[in-house]
Amino acid sequence: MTDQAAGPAESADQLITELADLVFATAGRLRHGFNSAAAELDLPPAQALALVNLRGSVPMRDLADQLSCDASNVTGIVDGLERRGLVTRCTDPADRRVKRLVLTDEGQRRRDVLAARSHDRATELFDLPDGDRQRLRDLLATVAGTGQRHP
Amino acid sequence: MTDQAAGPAESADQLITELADLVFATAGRLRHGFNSAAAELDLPPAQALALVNLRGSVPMRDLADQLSCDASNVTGIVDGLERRGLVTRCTDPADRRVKRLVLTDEGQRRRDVLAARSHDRATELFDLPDGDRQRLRDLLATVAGTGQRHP
DNA sequence: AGCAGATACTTGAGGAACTCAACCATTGAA
DNA sequence: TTCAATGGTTGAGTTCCTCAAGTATCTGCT
Repeated sequence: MTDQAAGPAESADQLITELADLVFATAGRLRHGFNSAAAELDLPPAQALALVNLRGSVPMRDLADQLSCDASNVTGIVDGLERRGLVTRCTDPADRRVKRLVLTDEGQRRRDVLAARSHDRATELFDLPDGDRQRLRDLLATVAGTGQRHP
Repeated sequence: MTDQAAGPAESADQLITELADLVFATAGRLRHGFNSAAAELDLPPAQALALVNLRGSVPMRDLADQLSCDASNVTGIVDGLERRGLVTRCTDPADRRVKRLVLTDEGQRRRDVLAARSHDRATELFDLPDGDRQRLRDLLATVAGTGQRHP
């Protein structure tokens, strides 16, 4: 047998590294799926990621927070999206400092396709019995600190 | 329908997106831990990642495979590690095309510290009862395709 | 009112990481 | 020997990102 498969005789340390590796591997697959879906739509990864985070009208600052990156970075990414005609900047009349991002029709369409395709790939990936999926969700939720299961 | 918080009445589709988000969030935390551990050792993320993948003497090609990236990319990363005196290139006498990467003493030391610190942060993150940790491992293992659990 | 300080965004410089195409050296086999 | 395949490097080019500085606008305080 391969020495990492089914042995209950593993240290807690080893279990931790295994967990970390698995999370990275899973995230890697997910990202790969997302990126190739993005590539099919001729979108660089970061622009695609920004696109799926847009709904309604979003101030650039908020987008920067969601992507947890510098504001000036968002400027560049949005420049790209605007160049492609997927989004427009509208200055908020209530506070003329902020620019609200609004999807164009094409942007809307592209976002939906992107979301659908990457969702499909994710569905393939999480091919588990339904109970296991919820179980996995619950475990990850506590790890991610996004809140307990039973409120 | 904009609401997505805590209802147990969620569609399978929603469960999938939730899973994807959670995996990304968890991986993000892990990476953040790793990156800041790397920064403390004055290492850029990619170089740090390469470093922890080195043990004994590894051909550059193998490293490229482990990192699943282009060979020329590895050249640049190893250039950085060599500049810092953490690794040396040795031409393999058996096949003079291949260069084997060998850690220097300092490289060894730095790698161990890095591994230890990022492991610590991972341990903090995966703060679960022991049974849950194994359960999580098993679920992720099937998802990551690293082998079925019940043969 | 008016000024000080915060906030939203942009610009520019700079760097890290990555890919691709072209290239050299070496190997292994027809 | 000759030729295709392999390991590695180089150089061009892109994307993504950060930091420092600058502009415009808003808010709080006096």
